[in-house]
Amino acid sequence: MLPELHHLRRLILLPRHRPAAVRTALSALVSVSASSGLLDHALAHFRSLRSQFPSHPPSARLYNCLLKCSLRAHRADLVEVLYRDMLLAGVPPETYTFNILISSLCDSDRIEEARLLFDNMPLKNCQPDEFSFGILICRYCKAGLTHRAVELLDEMERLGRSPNIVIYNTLISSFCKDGSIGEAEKLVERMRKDGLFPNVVTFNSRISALCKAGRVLEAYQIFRDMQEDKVLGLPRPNQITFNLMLAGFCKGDMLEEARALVELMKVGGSLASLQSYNIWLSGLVKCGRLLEAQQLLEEMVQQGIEPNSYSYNILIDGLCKEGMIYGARSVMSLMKKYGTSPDPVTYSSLLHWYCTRRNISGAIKILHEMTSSGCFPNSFTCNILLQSLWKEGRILEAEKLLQEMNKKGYGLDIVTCNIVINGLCENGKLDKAIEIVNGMWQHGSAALGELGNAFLGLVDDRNEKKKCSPGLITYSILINHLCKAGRLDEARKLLLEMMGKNVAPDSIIYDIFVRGFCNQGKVSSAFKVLRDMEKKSCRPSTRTYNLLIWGLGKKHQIEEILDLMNEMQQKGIPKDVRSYNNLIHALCDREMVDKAASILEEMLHNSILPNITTFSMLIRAFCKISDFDAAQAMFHGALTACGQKEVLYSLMCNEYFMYGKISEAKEFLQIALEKEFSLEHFPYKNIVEELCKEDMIDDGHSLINTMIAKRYLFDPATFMPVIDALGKKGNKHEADKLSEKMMDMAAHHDGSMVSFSDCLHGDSENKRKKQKQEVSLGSDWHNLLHRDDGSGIAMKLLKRVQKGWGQGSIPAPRPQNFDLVDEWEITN
DNA sequence: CTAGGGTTAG
Repeated sequence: MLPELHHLRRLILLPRHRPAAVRTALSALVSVSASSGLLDHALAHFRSLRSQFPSHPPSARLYNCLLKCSLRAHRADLVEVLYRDMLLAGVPPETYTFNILISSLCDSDRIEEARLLFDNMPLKNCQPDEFSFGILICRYCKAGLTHRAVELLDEMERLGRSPNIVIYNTLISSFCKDGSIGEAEKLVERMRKDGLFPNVVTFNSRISALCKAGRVLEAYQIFRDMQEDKVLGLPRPNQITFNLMLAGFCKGDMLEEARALVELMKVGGSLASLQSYNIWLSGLVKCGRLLEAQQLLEEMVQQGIEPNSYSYNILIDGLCKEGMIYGARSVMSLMKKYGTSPDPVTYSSLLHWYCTRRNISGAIKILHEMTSSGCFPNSFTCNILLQSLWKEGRILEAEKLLQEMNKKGYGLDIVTCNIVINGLCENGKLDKAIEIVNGMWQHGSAALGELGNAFLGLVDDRNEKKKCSPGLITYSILINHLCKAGRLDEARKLLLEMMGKNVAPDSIIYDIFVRGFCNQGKVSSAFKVLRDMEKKSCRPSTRTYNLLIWGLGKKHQIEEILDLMNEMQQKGIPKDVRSYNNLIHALCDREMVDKAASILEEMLHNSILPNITTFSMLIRAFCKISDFDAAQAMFHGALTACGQKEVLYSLMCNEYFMYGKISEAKEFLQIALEKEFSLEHFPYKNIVEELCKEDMIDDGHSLINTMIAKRYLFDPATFMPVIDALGKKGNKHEADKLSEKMMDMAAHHDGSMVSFSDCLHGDSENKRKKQKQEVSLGSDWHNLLHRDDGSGIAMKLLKRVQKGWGQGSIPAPRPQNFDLVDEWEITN
């Protein structure tokens, strides 16, 4: 009934009541409303109080209550007004009052003013207390000014005041958060000397830091020690400890450990909070268990734990990332049905799906949907759009969006800067990008103003926190593009520069150099980078080694590749499908096809499933040496392992066509037509032409008829050889009929290879298909599950198929470019 | 009454 309470004011103010009673009643209304967060009501009552009883100042307690409420509502303006009123009314502020003021100033990024206030607190009634110190130390930490927080701690000790455990924990967790585990440990020592014992919060900070650094097993060790309470009297793990450990296992892809922990939590009754469920939900999603995640969501509802927007968003984002937009949509409907409104996170996830697919109209639709449901783009949303616009080369619109973001006061943070810098690099403005990054050290995001927009007004030196400085990703972008442009010396200079600025390189940045050197054929330099990584204790990854294998392959150094792969084995660096693909590529390049095929066996032995690239290379290699039986066997193996993929059929079709095997090529084309694949990558035109040349006009003719019957829209030139041949044979009637169809086709043909039905039937057929998918989440999820189930079976079948491969090879060169190197997009 | 540890999107 609280919101209704304010109607009482009129009754209270009736003249027949005693003034003292009215004052008491009004004060009560103010305090009740304020502590319930009803700021507007509280203020209205407060105004009545002040105007009715101007000579009776309210208590400091009442002011405090209002101040706290204003602070909660992030109304720094009100905080200031109320404080002035307090002074005006002659009410002396208390320490608590100052503490609220300090918090409020920090909230509006006025940390220096907060410090000033702290330093000038009247020593009489309100000396700074442990909260004053604690609040300021906390805010310094949050602003990234840890050194100033520590200075304040030192000052406390100088003043002979002993810091409490919360203050120590604040600092310890802050050090843990930026990875300074050593500093954190020093503080634990210091707090022990002060007679304070680390409590569960201290331990949680440590576990959190270890998990974040990928040292999950060490974290688990501590967790286990905490569970055995007899030992050193360590604090017992609480719900947060369990959550941290669970998140750690999930982050480290230790799904089974996570699952065991969840069971433990269930038994012990710790799997009770929404947050715990959300962590487990995101863990399942991260490990690709989307079906299980869906089941968990249902379980939550059954257990009476209402999923919140986090829960739904975790699932929706996961589905989008897996490409399952219909599944995501369906969860969004579920979300609405259960009374949770989609928020900017929900829409941003969907938007991202459309943007990565370069589906601009879809993206715009989402934006409309978003705004019409009262949700507005935030800086995440804008960054997604910004990146998309740069990718599309719509630079002017990107700049406009940037201006708009600036106007709306969205923080142009380091992510925004990185998007713009990457955009510039990809649009041939590498030097401009370098210039901007240099400027960023001075002006932060305002350096983007050098794009031509007047952003220099953004310079704000008061906030050390807000100034965004170039980081690891920023340098990775520049170095990557410098290497791609062959400017390795400059790249190396930038590496030194970043290390000088205390930005530590990671293995990805070293990989960029490895790739750069390999690209230039300087494999020995690339190896120097590898050894340098080892020296700098920056563990080379599978990717690093894959790049080196690729580099060696380019130089036909097969022996060296084999040595390197042995080294991987010894150093415990797992080989993946790309490692083997690079080796197979090198072998095929050296015309060692049988050896290449035998690598397949080794892969299977090591439980590494070959992918389409693996099979494609081998198929091409076998075709090249005219071992078409082996190529066929490979093809069937590929279908088993990878599924009925269009690329596999088009590859066979193209290969057979290239080697003059027209009727085989035709058969593959026919299968493609039956399966209603896109014909985009099939040489259908050449096949028809060739069939006519070889006096198989009927075959060509029937192919065309099938294509028409299946409502394909294809290159009208395909008709010509058939029409010509029919004409020559005197079949004028058929020739005319085809000419007519050709004209019809030409009228619709725009160079793209879409199915005819898409055009003629206004998408209705497609829509029906899509709706079918949309009805059940099931179909998408089923596919995903099927993929998991499928791989094992595929492996077994493959093992059967592979027998009989690899015999006989005739050397032949193989000029083909495959995408053998890992993608080089710099992403987080 | 006010400061510390855990979940979602770029």
